[in-house]
Amino acid sequence: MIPTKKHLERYYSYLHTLPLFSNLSQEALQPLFETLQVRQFHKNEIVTFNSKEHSRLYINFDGLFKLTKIDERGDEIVLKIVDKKDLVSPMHFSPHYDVAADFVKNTTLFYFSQESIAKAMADHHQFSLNIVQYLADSVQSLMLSAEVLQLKTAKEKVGWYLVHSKINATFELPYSKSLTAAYLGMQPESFSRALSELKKEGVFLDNKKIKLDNGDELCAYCDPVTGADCAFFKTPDCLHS
Amino acid sequence: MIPTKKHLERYYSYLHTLPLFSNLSQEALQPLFETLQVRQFHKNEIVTFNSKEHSRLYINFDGLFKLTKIDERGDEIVLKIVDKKDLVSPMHFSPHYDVAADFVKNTTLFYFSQESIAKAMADHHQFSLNIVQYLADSVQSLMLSAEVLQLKTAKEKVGWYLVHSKINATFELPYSKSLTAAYLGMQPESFSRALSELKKEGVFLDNKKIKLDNGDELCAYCDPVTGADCAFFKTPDCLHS
DNA sequence: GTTATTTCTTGATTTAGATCAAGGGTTTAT
DNA sequence: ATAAACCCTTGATCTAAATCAAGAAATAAC
Repeated sequence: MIPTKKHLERYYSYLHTLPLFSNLSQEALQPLFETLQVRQFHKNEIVTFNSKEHSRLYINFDGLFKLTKIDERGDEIVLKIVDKKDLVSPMHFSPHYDVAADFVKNTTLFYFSQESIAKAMADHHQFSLNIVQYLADSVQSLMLSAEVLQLKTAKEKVGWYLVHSKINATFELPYSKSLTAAYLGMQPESFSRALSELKKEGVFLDNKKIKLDNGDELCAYCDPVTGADCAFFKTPDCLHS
Repeated sequence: MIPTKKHLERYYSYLHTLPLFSNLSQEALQPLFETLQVRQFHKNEIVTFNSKEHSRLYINFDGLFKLTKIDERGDEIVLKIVDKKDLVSPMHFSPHYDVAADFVKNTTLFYFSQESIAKAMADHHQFSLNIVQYLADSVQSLMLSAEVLQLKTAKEKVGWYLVHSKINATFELPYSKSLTAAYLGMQPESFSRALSELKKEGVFLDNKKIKLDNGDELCAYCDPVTGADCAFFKTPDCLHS
């Protein structure tokens, strides 16, 4: 799909707000932006991302999908939930690795070819640094997930996810319960039971809005990285201290 | 510890063999190498790697350790087993994230400060590319681990690990059974039971050496990335095809 | 506004792997 | 050579979460 000139203006200013392009001037980015491509995907569509056919860097402009792996039995793990402004870079996968992109909503992705990205990295050291930062964040987020998935009980996983969304966003569970459950490596039934356990502790969902009786009920489920963005962090009220 | 001149020569040629420094000339690397620092760690020592005090890039010159996270209950996950030539880069961690380095053997680590690395990246685009490659490999390896840990049964995990070491190395289980079990997120007892299941399928360990009755018994446990390095891959003998 | 479809909850049952416990091997230390 | 420490195995039991099953609630479709 070739975007119209009018759209392009809007797209460019949108791209400028992303961390991937931070500390780079409009002029520096122009040559890269001119290679921007756009593609739409439908809800429920499943696309295999591999480095052969998808040697690109994708940016989720609008919509929602999950990166998953499915085994022979049909069991699925959700590696990442890709929301607006999030990136996926199959160009960084090795030739034999692939993941499935499973579209939860109708989605519009921007993408740049590997060559465009490589050129921008060569031309602008800051862009290389931004790519490094993006990959480093991915590493850390995967390590945190591994920790949460392997060490925590069902209730702790849900509690953790709620602080996560409470702090990073707007006191709202951003996705459906079953998608969240899948991301946490558990069945929807277990998620539901964990929520009713948490209700006893004063935490409950009022139509996706997270409500707390007291205010600090979720602190016990927090992690230091998430907590660092929290107003309570390192005060006497915070259980981390 | 300040290395002697004689040692340095040996260290430099060792470093040159690492993928991190590939496609870079001796001269290009010299300024970076001159900032090399060396530190020894003892077996059973545990060090917290965080970006505050360890804003460095470590290279395992000799020895063995594991990167772990431990929770309040004392349960541990092994994020990575760091063998000779492997890298760890706490410099890429965010300020509130940390992992424990748990030394399995006496270990000698090389390291470069974040500033040295940053300077080398700025001076040599190829080095930035190598850093990107290292981080991309880390991402992929974490995604593969997530898949193995979440989707596979105990027997499948052990089978997978054996193909992994069979192909990448020398038909030998590289680490102790309990370390391997921990890496696979299971108890030593479960590892032991899984091995005896595999023995029924013609796979067994003869003092760490992997022995196969037929030769293809482990193919069922392989993954495409590992399989890509295998002689059977994509031949009629390979179950992936 | 009613029906249809999907999502969520609650209960009963099953199960894979953890835990507990004890004995056997193997390596390291003295 | 003997002891000590550690690692591994095997068996018995337990448990958290999965699975199975069936309504209830919420969303979407007509």
